[in-house]
Amino acid sequence: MRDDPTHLAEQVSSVLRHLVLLLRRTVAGQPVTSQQYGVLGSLEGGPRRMTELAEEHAVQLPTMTVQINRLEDAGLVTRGSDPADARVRTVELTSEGRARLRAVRQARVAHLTRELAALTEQERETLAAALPVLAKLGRL
Amino acid sequence: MRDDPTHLAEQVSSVLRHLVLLLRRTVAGQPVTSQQYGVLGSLEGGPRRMTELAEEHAVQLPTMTVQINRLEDAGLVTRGSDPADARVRTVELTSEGRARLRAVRQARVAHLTRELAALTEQERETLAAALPVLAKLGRL
DNA sequence: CCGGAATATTAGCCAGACTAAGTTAGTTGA
DNA sequence: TCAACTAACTTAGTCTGGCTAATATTCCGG
Repeated sequence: MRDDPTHLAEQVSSVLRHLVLLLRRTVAGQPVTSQQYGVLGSLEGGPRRMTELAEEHAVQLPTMTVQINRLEDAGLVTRGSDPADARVRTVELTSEGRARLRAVRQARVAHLTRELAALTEQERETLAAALPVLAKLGRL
Repeated sequence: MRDDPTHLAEQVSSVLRHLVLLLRRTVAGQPVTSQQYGVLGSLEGGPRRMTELAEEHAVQLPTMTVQINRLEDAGLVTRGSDPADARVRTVELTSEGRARLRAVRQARVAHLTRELAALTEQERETLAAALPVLAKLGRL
C-alpha cells in the first residue's frame, strides 16, 4: 500500500501545495516578481528571442510580450533585432538588469538556505537525492 | 561542495519553478481552478469561517471573499451565519460542491499517478522518502 | 511574385492577489 | 450605560499574469 502510485500521488499533490506557498513567501516583497525573476534568469547567458522565452517559461507569446514590456519599462532589459531575420526580436539584460538579478538571486537563495539550515544533515541528503527525480517529474 | 546548503538552496529553487508548472498543468482545463480546489478541500471537514479560510490559504480576507463569491455563484458552497456571533460568516460545501471536489481530486491524482508511473521503482522510493522533508520545509 | 508560414504585438478578457475604506456587531471601561 | 475601540466581512479600485483572437511584418517555396 505504501508503494501504491496513487497513494504516492496523493502525498505529492499535498506536498506540492505547501511548496507553492513556500515559493510565494520566498519571493515576497522583492523588487521583482517571481516571473520576472525567472525571465531575467533566462537572459543571463546572453540575448534570447521572444519565442524561446515563451517556450521556456511555458507561456503564450503575448504573455511574454507583456512581461518583457514591463521589464523594458523598468530598464532591466532591452529589445534588439536579429540582423539575419527581421521578424525576430531579441531581448537582452541591461547592466541594471544583471545587477538586479544577482541581488534577487542572492536574497532568494539566502532565504532558502535559512530554511534548509533547519533540517538535519540526513534530511538534506534525502532532499538532495530527490531533487533530480522531482525535476524529471516536472518535465514529463 | 555538494552538501553546501547554499548550493542545495539553488537547486531547490530551480526545481520549485518546475513543480509550479507541473502543478499548473495538473489542474489545467478542469472545472475549478487550483485555488478553488484548495478552498473546497478546506471545507471538506465541515463549515469554516472566512478568517480561518483566509489564514489557511495565506491570503488576505478580501481575496477570500472574492473566491467564496465565485464558488457561491457556481453553487458549490453556501454562506451561513454563526448564531453566537453575527459578525461571522460561515462557508459550507453544497452537495454539488462535494461531488465536484471528489471529481477534481480524482482527476488530479490520476494525472499525477500517470506521471509517477513513468518513474522507476527506485525513483519513486527516493521521492517518497523526501516528501516528509519537503513538507517540513514548507511549514518552517 | 504571390500565398502560406513564422514571429511578434495589440486588444480585450478573466482569475487572483493586494490595500484602503466602509459596514455591522461585539467588547470594554470611565 | 453608552461611547469608543476592536473584530469580521464586504466593496471598490489597482496590479500582475495568464489566455485567445486579430493584426502587422517578414520570410520562403514554388
